[in-house]
Amino acid sequence: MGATKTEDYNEKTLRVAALFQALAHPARIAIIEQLAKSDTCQCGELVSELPLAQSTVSQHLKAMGNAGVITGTVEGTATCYCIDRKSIRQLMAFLDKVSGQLERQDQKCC
Amino acid sequence: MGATKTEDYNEKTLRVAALFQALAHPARIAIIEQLAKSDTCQCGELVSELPLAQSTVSQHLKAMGNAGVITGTVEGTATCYCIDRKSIRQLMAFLDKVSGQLERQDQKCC
DNA sequence: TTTATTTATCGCAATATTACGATATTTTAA
DNA sequence: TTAAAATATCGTAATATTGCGATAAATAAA
Repeated sequence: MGATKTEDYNEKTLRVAALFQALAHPARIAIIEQLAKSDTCQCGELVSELPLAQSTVSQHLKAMGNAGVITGTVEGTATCYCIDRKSIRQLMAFLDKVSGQLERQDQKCC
Repeated sequence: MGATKTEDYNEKTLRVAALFQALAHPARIAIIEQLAKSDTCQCGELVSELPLAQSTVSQHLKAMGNAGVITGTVEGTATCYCIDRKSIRQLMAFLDKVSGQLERQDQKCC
């Protein structure tokens, strides 16, 4: 088949999976690192930092925006992108919960 | 083309992306939630919790294992899976770093 | 208004992912 | 040894993702 089954998972699970998916590519990690590093929002500079064509970068940015990982603001002829902090918090909350549960487990195996 | 370019990213970026990719599916999030919730390692129970065929679940587990997100131990005729805590820590470290950098930014936009 | 600059979108090709059923493999139990 | 139970692997089909060049769209500058 090839299409992910989505109808049998709860909202939160789907949301977390979508966030992970939006970051599941080295170019997107590199984009996040750039956006986090620089004090001002990055626009065209992102393209020059990546080994990809402009259209490909634009595509990645769109996917990340759709998932709510970044936000884009048109600034004249440029578009400025920033990280959406809420999405980072949501991912951290998920991992924190998992981590806490793991600490409370008494190691029966592994 | 379709194949991700990997040769132009540094090791850490590739590693983080691979970890995110290993979790970029609702079934895998559900698997992690199960493994975190239960005190003992889960084996066949995982299949019954998911709306997928046994072979499909096995495939997901293999992918997660290859990325180092879980570890599997053969236990007689069953296989027991646990979360690899190191991978969770690595993801948290990445997000923590991003989060810290964001807090230190003076909001020029967004 | 025309031109340059920047980003987005379209169309396409190549590859990867997702999913399933069938079957192989492994270990335990009879 | 044979049968069962549990997982893994294989083969295959459908869909998604990745990437590029070409081109459209939008704004700024001349």
